[in-house]
Amino acid sequence: MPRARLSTAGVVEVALAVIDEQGLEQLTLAAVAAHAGVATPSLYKHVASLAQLRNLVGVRVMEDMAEQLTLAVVGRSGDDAVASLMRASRAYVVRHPTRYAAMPADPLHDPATQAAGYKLLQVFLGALRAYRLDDAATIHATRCLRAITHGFTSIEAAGGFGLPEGLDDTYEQLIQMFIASLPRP
Amino acid sequence: MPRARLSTAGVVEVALAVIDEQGLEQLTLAAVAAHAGVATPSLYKHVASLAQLRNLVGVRVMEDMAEQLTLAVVGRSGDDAVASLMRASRAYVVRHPTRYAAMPADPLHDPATQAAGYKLLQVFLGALRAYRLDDAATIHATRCLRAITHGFTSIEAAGGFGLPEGLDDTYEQLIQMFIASLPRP
DNA sequence: GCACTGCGGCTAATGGCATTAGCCTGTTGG
DNA sequence: CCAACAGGCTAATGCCATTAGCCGCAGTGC
Repeated sequence: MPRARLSTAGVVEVALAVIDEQGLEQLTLAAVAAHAGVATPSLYKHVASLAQLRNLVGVRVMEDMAEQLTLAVVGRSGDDAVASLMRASRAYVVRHPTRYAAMPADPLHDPATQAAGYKLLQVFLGALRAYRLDDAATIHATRCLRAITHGFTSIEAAGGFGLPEGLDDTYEQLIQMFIASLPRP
Repeated sequence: MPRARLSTAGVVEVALAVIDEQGLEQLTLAAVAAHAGVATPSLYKHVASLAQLRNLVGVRVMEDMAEQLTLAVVGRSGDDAVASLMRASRAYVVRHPTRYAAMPADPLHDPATQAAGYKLLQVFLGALRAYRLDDAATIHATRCLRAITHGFTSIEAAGGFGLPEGLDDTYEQLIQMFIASLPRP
């Protein structure tokens, strides 16, 4: 292989650095190129467009998150798994607030992000397995879990809660609220 | 007053039309100007910048939503008020998905959006009044209510739930889940 | 060792958008 | 009637994405 200072994966990596340092709205080909020490048009040798780079970043983040969340639920089941999944989700978002915002809102509707979206979905389904819910109940419970987790973490990451005091308690309350709504496993 | 085809409020109105028709990401001064039948720089006679227009639109939407939600809870209290507020919130987001996305994430941190943010907050606090929670519990409950409502509606508005089937049931489940977590009023 | 090929970088050019500067006109208060 | 100004316009700048086309170097086949 010829000397490649950059690759598609490398560009995505630099994009993540830009997002971490300057926020999602600053994810621009110009910024990525500057960060990589390269001229803007050179990036087109590795990515097709800014839109595609955004997709790649989104996939990368979803895979990252799926991996982290898997670690959090492995070896656990029932209430323990659910609580651990929810705490790990929040921890990820707190650690990488701007990356979380880079995830596509509807990954399942775009072939490019579908696979990563399902990976993430599987983790949620896995955490609920011990409750032995039927198909419909599983769908409802997964949606509730996603809604609660996404709702709290996205507001928190955006600084949408007025004061940061007691946020841990609030989240624990949400966790208990959700667990209480599930049948005993 | 001289003949004003446009005014600040008028520009905001046109901006809402653009958002409704083309989505939030298409809210551009060029698009607003075209929609208003005016040259782009002319808009600067009414708004200071695109950023300010976004703020004004956000305020307008928050006030709109606060009004709608107030109508939904007026004359109700306790579980009835909470359920009605949650249903009305979802109805608003379903009716105006792109407007909802135009709301600032942290209105309380910007003087320009603070007042409207508090208006909205008051509606949520009002719905919880009958439970006579102490200060800390009120904060937790309000946050939970916001998180659940925002989480579900934002995912739904973005098309983030794979299939639309049974979404009503899922949401009713969330409403019951939240109500069950509150003390009997 | 050497010409060949293609990867991966570059510069130049185009077009969209925000923003600023400065001009022009019709309305209006005096 | 006149002066002032609100409110519109054109021209110009600068940033960004994207495209076209050029160029050098690494490794391949000889």
